[in-house]
Amino acid sequence: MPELPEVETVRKILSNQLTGLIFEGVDVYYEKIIHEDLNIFRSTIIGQKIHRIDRIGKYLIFILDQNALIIHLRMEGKFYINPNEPINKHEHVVFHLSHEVELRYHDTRKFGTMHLRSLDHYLNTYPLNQCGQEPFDIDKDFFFEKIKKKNVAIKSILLNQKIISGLGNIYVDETLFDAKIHPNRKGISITKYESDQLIESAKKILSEAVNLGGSTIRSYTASLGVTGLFQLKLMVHTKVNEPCQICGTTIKKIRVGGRGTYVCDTCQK
DNA sequence: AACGAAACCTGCGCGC
DNA sequence: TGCGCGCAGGTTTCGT
Repeated sequence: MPELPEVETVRKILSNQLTGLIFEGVDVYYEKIIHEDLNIFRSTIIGQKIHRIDRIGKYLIFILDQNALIIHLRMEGKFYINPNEPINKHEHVVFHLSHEVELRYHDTRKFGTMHLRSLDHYLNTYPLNQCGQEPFDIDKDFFFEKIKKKNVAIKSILLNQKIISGLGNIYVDETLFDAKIHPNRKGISITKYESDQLIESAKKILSEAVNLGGSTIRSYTASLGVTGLFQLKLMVHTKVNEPCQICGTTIKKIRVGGRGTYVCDTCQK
């Protein structure tokens, strides 16, 4: 999926285009995206206005009159507004909004999710109650207390959204490179200094990526004009067999926790 | 309790 | 050309 910077880019565009509009209809072509009873989902959102669109971690949150519509794009979820094309087989949910606006949810791999919660409870119920703090907000002592007990690769810990939210496979590689820490190091072996450095690096990498509109790699292209520029700044991710820009060592691709991982063995200890 | 692997899906690129 | 395999900005569920 898009990671925090891509979701934030999508959020800004949706917020500009959709704030104030009212849901008038919903067509669902693949029901498993909607984690609610379909009839209740439809009847609940119809008639409600979009007051605001928020983001927590990698979740988009449409704030309506009475409810929060909570959306996760997972690997390949995208939105299109008023496309000039007939519906295609990867478009699974179509929202009809006031002022003739059509919002289409496109998801090749069908992994995305939508939940509907009341405004009273949405932060305290699944899925948002599973979401850890973002690097910008997390308490460094709390983070260190969490990781120092874990006999798991630090990369896997950073990808665990219950512990810290927002990082995905691209930005975690970049964060670990920036912090000069090898992705295979166990949480147990990370010092407090290194733990603090990881948070600082994550904040730096994510905020720079947000400012550049995220990255556009592989399939995540051209939805809502999302063509981020951060891929130009990548130091290790996708750079297999290229020289490290800091030390010249050839960047390797390894596997950590089942995920493709790019690393400079000289810079990252 | 904690950790690794499989599962959920589809499409693309690569090697034979 | 065609087929099989591995892989993909993610997370949950299933075994051990």
